[in-house]
Amino acid sequence: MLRRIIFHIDVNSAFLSWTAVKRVQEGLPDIREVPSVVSGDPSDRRSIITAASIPAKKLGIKTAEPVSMALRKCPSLVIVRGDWEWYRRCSEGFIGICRSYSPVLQQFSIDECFLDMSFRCAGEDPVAVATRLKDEIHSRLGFTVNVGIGSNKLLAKMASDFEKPDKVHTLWLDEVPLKMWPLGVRDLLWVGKKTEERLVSSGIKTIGELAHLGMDSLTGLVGRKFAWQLHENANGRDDSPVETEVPEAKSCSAERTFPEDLSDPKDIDKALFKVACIVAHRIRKDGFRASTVSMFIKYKDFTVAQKQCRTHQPTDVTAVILGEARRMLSEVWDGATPIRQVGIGVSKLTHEKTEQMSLFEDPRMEYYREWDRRYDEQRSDASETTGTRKDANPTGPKG
DNA sequence: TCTGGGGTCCTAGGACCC
DNA sequence: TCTGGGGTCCTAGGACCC
Repeated sequence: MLRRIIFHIDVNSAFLSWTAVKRVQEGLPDIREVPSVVSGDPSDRRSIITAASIPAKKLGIKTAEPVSMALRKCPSLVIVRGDWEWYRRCSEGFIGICRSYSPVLQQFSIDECFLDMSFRCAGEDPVAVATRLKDEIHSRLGFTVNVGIGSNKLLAKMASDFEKPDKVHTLWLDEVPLKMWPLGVRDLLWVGKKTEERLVSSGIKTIGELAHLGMDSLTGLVGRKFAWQLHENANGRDDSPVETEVPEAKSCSAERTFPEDLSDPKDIDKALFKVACIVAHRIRKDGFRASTVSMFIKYKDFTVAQKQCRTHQPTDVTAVILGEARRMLSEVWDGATPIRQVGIGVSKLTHEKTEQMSLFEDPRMEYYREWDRRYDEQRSDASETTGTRKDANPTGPKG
């Protein structure tokens, strides 16, 4: 019986490190050594921090906080824009090196992966192998990673989150009481803000306390299914395999947040049109058709109104998706309340090619399909270096 | 201080069928 | 005439991840 050995490799402040590597290559100062962040458009008052350097984090600057807020904490903060095409290339290089250590690799996001090292590490010290992997990535690609080692994915992932950067940590099952139980519940995977609030208000502050909580009490707090998972994970148990297959996308969406809240229906419709084009283009590119369309708007106070509907048949036609979205918008919006964000999503995706040509099909459909063909041509001409929103998504299909 | 963009999974309630 | 219970599909909403 092979001892199960899983690595979790996590790029330290990925987008910031990757930007730094590029700038160093161009002879610019290393932004990893000063308070710096990667963000969206810095002139947009609504953009947020995508990644922060360690000196920035020491000043209290956190990922996902507004740039304006970070600037108040550090007026001399260096702000750089993301370069998604470059990130994609860095990710490929990083994944490639990891794969050379074991073919049983699961890419978890653009900057994280799991490796099943049970076979590769048999008879060898896992820490030595992990250190070699980490150093090889650093010397060949110029950025650092953390490697977490454990007997399952959960423990490996928890371990890679220990002290950073450029470190290897183990978290074997027998180390759980010492290394994991003293941590706050929020540090456990799947415990977010809401679950933390619920647990802490019941006196459960640490992962150890969670591990020893009776299932009945936990079920009362978070529901049966989630309670079971939390209980297992708090005790260091996780039997999920390292999935080498890239799962098919189940949904696709695009949204746009306005620099200022908008209330003119013409402006809203313009944005709706743009996001419909993006979503429809993406599913066509991947050969999908969608049977469900959803539309959502977000108001100033962040409340969301959304609607979804089934289409008559699976579709990838922009005009059909837009038509459904427009109809649903008119059902949820009064046409006057200012809107912060609009978005469109599609789901129930299939690769079905056989589209039934209804006798009653809208005669304009052929025109719409031609329009889409031209749109797709243009998008592919525009080359991916401009960075589509898909590239901006670290967890999107195919990373 | 004022909050992006893109995903996954789960739950609850209603409609409908047998 | 009045009644049960189970299964499935759909929509809405919430929580989590990076």
